[in-house]
Amino acid sequence: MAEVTRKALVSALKSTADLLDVLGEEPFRAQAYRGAARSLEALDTDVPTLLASGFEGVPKVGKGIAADLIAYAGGGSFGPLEDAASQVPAGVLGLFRVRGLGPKKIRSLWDAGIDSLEGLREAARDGRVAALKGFGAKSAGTILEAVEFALGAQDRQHLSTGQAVVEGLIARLGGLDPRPAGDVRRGLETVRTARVTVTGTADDVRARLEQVVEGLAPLEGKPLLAGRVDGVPVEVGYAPAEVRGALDLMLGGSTAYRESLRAEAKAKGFDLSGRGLRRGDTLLPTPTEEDVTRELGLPLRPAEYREPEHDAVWETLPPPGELVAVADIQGMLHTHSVWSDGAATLPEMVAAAQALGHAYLGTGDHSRAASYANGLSLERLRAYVQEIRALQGAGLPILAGAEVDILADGSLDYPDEDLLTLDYVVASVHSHFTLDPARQTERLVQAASHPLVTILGHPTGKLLLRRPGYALDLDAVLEACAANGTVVEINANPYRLDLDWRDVLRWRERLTFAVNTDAHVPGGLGDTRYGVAMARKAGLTSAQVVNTLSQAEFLAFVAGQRAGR
DNA sequence: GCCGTTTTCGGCCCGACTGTTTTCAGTCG
Repeated sequence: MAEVTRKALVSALKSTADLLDVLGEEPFRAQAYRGAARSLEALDTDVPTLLASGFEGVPKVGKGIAADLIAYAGGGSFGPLEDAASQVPAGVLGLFRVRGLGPKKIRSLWDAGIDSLEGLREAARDGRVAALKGFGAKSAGTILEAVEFALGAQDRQHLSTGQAVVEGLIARLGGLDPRPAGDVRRGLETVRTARVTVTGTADDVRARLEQVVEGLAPLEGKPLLAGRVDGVPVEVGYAPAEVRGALDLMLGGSTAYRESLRAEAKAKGFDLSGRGLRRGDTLLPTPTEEDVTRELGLPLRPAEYREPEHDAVWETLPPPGELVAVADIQGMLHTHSVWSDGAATLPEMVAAAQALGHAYLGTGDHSRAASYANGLSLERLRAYVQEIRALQGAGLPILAGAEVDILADGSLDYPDEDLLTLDYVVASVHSHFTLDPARQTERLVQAASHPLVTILGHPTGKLLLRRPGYALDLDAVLEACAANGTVVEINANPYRLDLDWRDVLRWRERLTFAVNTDAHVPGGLGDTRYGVAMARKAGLTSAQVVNTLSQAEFLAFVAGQRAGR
């Protein structure tokens, strides 16, 4: 909002690095900005504290970058970015969102006059890309696919971004009973517009938000004010208390759900809109959503269940009060520490987990094949387990797990005798994303069927708004999990949220799940909420989520799982 | 631009894969 976010700082640094890379004259300076961005991203300190300390002690942020960041946070622009951007057409930066394109390729495209996503799509279609030096028919094809993906993603945000904007608005709408609406309220994994509803008038909203929402203006014919915060579209709906229910309902569903409700209302002789529920000229009092559906003679669908995928099943799913909640989560079973690519020590991660109310912390540092992530050699694995045993001896609630790479042939990155020194094993794919689908499926089926694999980590490898998952027969993999009692991860990192809740919904009766944050910093443990939101959309109760068990119960679960194989 | 130091300048992560090459450049995790 008014204060600059850490995300904005990181994004300015990254964009600077990208542009300097495209310009190609100062590769190490580009690397310096990228390093500063990563360092800032991995940090847990809040922005005001960082600014107050002048970024003292932040790795890779030296005097120069610190001074530029402070000027930026003070309301100015980020100097280095402005300089670089003045030398490059505005659309070129967007090309970095295309998978498979790096600075050199982007430079070639720019030199050929291709300087926007739309322009690249056209050039990939009409053969101009394939004809460029260094490109060919095959790369033109993959570029076209990746460009379509990037264009589809460009007007959506991660749930975490939408949530932050909504919370910022709510903090400023005090006295108007503000509530989350839209995609954020329903916990959709990506968000188009950050929506909030209030009890009040347009003037009430304007008075509170004029300073923080860019271009705040009424939306034609609707009880809404719209604008942007940090580039994210926002809408604030307002209504008098008597019709707040209709407003909440209209702003709280997917488009399809809203339209189906309006159609059903119309068929019964009502007119339903964000301005209220009418029968003829009479406005019916509907302070709550329940009041609206009661008048219409319809059941009220919980917000979690308002997507088209729920249409056929929602009435068979548990009511919201019975769904798994953040408070039910007892421990994470996939976290990272300084032993691999995490930022905090094991005791620091345990302390952070306890501060969040978790009963224990399950570790999950990378295995040796993940060399880019400082994965543990066999020797370091032994030292790692030794430290965890020592911490347990000192009374810390910690479990020894590892995130073990699934190699190209489906085998695991450690021999069985080493896996047996751990309390549990998370198996994940971090390489060979482009095997043909049959081999990829076989690879994951084999890993999911391994007698020592407890949990299959981020099963599809997708990154929301960045890349689709690897091509495979997901149902065959989940079938193998079901057959072997292998737990399936719902990765709670807001950039992943993998397994997709739609697949969890389809498989909810046959599988056990783990909501894991995959946290690389203490603050990452807070992502639990996003994973829980996905589990709730899939209708899961705590009985279906293995990390609602206590530490002892979970160990017993692992023993039972292994005995049953 | 940052860092570390044989203190004021030289080096900056790397192995594997892919597509376009014909021996390698570019990208990714």
